[in-house]
Amino acid sequence: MEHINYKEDTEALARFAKALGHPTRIAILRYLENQSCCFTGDLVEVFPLAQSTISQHLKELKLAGLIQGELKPPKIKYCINHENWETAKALFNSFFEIHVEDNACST
Amino acid sequence: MEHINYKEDTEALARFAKALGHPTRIAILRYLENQSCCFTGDLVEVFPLAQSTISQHLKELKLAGLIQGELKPPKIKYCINHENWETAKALFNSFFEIHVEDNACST
DNA sequence: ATTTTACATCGCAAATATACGATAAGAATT
DNA sequence: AATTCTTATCGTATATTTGCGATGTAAAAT
Repeated sequence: MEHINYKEDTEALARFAKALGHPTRIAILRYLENQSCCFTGDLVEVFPLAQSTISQHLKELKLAGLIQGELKPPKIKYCINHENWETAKALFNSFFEIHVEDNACST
Repeated sequence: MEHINYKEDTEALARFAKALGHPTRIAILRYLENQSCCFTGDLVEVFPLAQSTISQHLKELKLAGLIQGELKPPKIKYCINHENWETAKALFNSFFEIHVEDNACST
């Protein structure tokens, strides 16, 4: 409830991870990946989920900054937000870079 | 509620991401990182959270396979599970590897 | 045998997430 | 102006998450 103040990097990484923490959202991003970049609401035909549910997942991905929507009336073209994508990538990369010098465990 | 059947990679990535989707858990892992490998329950002194709360976060990290506990009575030594860590790292790496050939958007 | 130490687990409350159908909203078409 | 198409949002139900204090547990120390 209260807010512990973590470093901004930590919070940012957790936010990205949270957005990626649902298989449907991973699948949506992979789909966007395959479509090279763009896409329309045919996600609804690809996934066995209600349109409102898909829309909600897209909203979360957008909120996390991983995708962006561009109005192409009457449709909306969703693309990966490459700037934030790179940010996320870098955060995960450096997070997973662990330098374990041997097994220096204090037994 | 029902289970859409995603590819195992997708589910695995989402599981890891979900476990990383809380700043406290990121911070715990970073702490483990800094301690080279091992650690005891002094997390409770580091974080302004109840012991039961810390224990719960550790449980989730353990469930996700990111850490492991070794009994060193009367304490428990937690370490990063390097095997699964590498698995997660590889999953995130390949996920973020996007090859966008130009901006081949179908406008 | 009792006490202490170090964690885990239980039970609870509040908040958040997930999914759906129904409805709203915006622009284009008729 | 009414209809259609595409997407967002609302309201709701259920499930999961997060946090806490209290209690349980297992081994070590007294």
